[in-house]
Amino acid sequence: MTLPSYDDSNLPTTTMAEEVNAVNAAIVAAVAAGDSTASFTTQHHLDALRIDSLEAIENLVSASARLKRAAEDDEEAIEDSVKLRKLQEDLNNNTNAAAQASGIISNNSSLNASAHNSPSHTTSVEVQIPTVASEDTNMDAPLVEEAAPITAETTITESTSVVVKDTTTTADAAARVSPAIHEAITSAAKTNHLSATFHSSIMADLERIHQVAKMDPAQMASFSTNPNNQATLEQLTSSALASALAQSPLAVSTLHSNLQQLQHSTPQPETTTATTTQQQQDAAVQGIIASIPVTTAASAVAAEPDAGNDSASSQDEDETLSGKRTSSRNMTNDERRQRRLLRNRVAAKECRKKKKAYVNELQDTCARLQEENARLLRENEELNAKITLGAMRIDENVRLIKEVEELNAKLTLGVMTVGAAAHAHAHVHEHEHVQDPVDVSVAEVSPKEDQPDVVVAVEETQQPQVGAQEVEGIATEAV
DNA sequence: GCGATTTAGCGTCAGGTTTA
DNA sequence: TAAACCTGACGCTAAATCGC
Repeated sequence: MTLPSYDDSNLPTTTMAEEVNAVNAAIVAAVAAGDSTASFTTQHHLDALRIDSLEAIENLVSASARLKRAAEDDEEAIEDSVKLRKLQEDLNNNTNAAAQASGIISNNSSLNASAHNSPSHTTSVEVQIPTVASEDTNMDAPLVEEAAPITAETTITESTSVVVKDTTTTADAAARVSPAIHEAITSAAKTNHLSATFHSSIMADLERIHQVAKMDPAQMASFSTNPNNQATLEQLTSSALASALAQSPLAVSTLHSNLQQLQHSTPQPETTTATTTQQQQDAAVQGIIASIPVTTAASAVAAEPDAGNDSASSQDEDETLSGKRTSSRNMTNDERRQRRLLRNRVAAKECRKKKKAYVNELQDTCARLQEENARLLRENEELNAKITLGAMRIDENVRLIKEVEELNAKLTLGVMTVGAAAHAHAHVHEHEHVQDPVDVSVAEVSPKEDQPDVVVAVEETQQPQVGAQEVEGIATEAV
């Protein structure tokens, strides 16, 4: 049986888009074949989207930066930014589909699929998905490695949407990736129309997860129990999914899977054993806070107001930071003072942060204006040069017109003089009975023949220097 | 290498402004 | 109107830089 397959191990220069398209085509071909088992092996770009290590994060940052540069070069990115934001919101409602599609594309691994025709014009594909069995919280260790395969049911409909049912987790977890979302983001990825705004949100999420990855296991545990941080991870999931979809519609499954593993690798507060784990984590957080100076500890609490909220002291701090005015009525003066100092520390930090951003903005504005000023100065110099050249041409034209008028005046005077001399000469010859009736010199300077030629020559050639010399010579000879 | 200087960040105070 | 907020000013500390 000839199987549709894809293997880019020998194509190091294949781009991500080409790789995605090739894998897409291979999967479609596998589905169309009906009963084939296709092999997909990717070696290059798709793996860059796995967030399972610091290196992978850096790769994703690099890829995102490339998209940012491409977006900055295209004004249409603004429209795509709005569209992608909406799609990002829609993705929040479809993340289960991507989550359950984990492992469809995995680096250095083969994907074996057996497809079957379905009476309802759908094709079911059994997929062996490599997954993560380890609960190790070491962020540097690969998450997808040496894992026991799990079985999932994948249904690919005629509209190319993917429905995945992970039989190892929840049977009702099947969800559908909207074809419109898939198509729109894929289209945006093909044209590299990702805006700087969208890029910024991705970068912010990546920075957060980067910080999480840098934490040690104890801090990681406390971090994951913070509701705010849980929300952060959710936001990361949505935007990172959008980013991944924009770059590689198929690799998003692996990305989301790894992100889930990142969350699941830490104790989950909503499980039955979460109470004990929560207490241990709170103790760890309190230990961390207690190990640092008082002022710094207060600052740390201010930075993460929800950390360690089981203790009474932290409740007070929470109230202190939450702006509850009624809580200060029962306080002593010293407590009020401590509360005020704490709040002022936080306010001062925010103020400095705001001021720094303002200064940076001013610097950017200054640099931009300087550049624009230099450009305008250059443009001004060019325009002044053009104006000067134009003025010079006007002066030259005036001078030429004046010179032509003078020449015409001289010529008129010369013709009149020659005419009078010829008339006198003819009169003398008539009285002295001269044999030759025609004087050659007079005939050569006849005004009927020479005057029009000279004037026309001056006017047509627009060469006043040459014309003036000719006219002056002729006039002199005539005189 | 070492002391002097610069820079960045922080905590605190004070005073004006905003809010409930 | 008290509490909260915002921000300039001051002093302190640690790290970076510079000059010898």
